[in-house]
Amino acid sequence: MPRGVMPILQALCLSARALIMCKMVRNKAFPFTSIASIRALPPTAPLKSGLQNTNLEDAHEAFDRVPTPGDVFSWNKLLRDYVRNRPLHQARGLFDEMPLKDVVSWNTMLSGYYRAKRPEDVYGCLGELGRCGVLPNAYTISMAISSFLDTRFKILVPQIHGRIVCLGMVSDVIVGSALMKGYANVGNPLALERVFDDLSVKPASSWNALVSGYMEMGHVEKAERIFHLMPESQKDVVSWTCLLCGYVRNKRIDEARSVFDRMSVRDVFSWTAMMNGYVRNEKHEDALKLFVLMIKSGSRPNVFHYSCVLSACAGASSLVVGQQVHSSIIKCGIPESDDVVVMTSLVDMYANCGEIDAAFCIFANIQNKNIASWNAVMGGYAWHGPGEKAIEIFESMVENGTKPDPITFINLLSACVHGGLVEEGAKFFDCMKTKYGIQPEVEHYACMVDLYGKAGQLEKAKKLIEEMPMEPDVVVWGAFIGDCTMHSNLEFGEFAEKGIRRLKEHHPASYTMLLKIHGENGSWGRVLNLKRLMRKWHVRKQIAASWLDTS
DNA sequence: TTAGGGTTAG
Repeated sequence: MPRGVMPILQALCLSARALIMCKMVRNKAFPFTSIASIRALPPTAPLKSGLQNTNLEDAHEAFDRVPTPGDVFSWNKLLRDYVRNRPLHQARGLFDEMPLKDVVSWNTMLSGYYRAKRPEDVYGCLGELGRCGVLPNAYTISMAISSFLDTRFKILVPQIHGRIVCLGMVSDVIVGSALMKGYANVGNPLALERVFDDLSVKPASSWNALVSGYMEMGHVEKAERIFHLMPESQKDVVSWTCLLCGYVRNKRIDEARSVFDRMSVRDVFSWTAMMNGYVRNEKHEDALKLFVLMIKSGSRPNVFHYSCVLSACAGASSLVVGQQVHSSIIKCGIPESDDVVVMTSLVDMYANCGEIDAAFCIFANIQNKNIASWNAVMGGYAWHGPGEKAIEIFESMVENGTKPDPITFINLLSACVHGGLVEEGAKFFDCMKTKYGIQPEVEHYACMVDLYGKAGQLEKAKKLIEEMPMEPDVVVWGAFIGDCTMHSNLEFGEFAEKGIRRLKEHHPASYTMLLKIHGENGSWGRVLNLKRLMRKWHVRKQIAASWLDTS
């Protein structure tokens, strides 16, 4: 831990109440301390389907004045309140029953699907809108493109662009920014610049979208040139933060810090972006130092800062600082029980620091658990055991009505690996496809290879590698060679060696294990050959390290 | 009345 961080945090954070709360967590003095108690809780999300609670009478009860059938303005306001405050199927029920709809009504419904991250429904809604003869406006286009980013619908970006041309909206600033994001997302720099050129007015937001777009595509130097071309009078704190985030995204953390230091004005966004940059680049101590600097500068931390700094504590396995931050959260009166992200960060921090019981206590007290919260505690049990408990948590999650995602299965399979639960792991690997429709990614295959390999079923692990629908990566081969080494199996080790040599990434651990397996079998010629290759590829054996303090 | 250039968790 860097000098200076601890005393400042202590001075800032410690209070009797906060310490008592921390002790309560560690001593499991919270009301829910068992999986059974979690099971007794009502589901976090309503599981009702259909529109049984949604009709106009219900809507009328909730508001003083019933809109007249022709008052579309009031109907839209009612719909907005439904979208923001009620389950989405109820909003949809109201939308379907509205006597009159205009483009704002459609956009409000679309915004609900957009916020709920339901691109399929946005897509469906767009089709309906078109069939009803409603002309989309800039907000419609903006929400449609934003919903499709990072999804399989992003291939529609050029088609939406075509529609924008036909609608005569190419010079619209809102449309242009959305379209630039879309083209950056599909990796088309020529189209990105074309959209920018088509804008009749170029406010700071458009310049920023261009800089961010190039950064997203990894064209850092081009983004820098555009930033310098941007009129100085238009550059604001957002522009600088865009540049900073771009460097972070491209793992150029020193340049990000240089931008941060040159900023004449910093706001909560820029502080968070810089802290997050350090966390993403595994410079956890720097993130903690920056957190302290921010507090010294007079800024009050918010939930974004706390979740960031907790990630830093988790990454550095700094339990004591994590507890100090937890105390600070309690002392500062952040409504942590309402903030699922901060609560989940706390779960992750305690789990990463080995305090799995404390992690479970925090988890159990999250009122609005989401998939990330479940995954955080499941991941804790996956690493710290017992593996069976991770499976119990999974079963509770499913009973609770929360749908698993790919990360859930990485945690579950990891739990099976560490617990030696081969049959259970194979069952989960199968049901993630058949029951939950989640296609296994390379990380899932790596877990399965390790599961079979650790259990000595190297033939099965080899077969799985051969059947993978994608190229095995360094993690898959690393797991396999590790298991071959564990079982001193030269035959499968040679199979792994061929795979490792084909990789573009030469990880030192893989080579260390290859050396070990050949050394154990007395193949000294192979050992020398490997050492020559390591020199050629500048692969150096990793320096051994330990968390144990032997001083 | 719709969203909106930049920030958080697994």
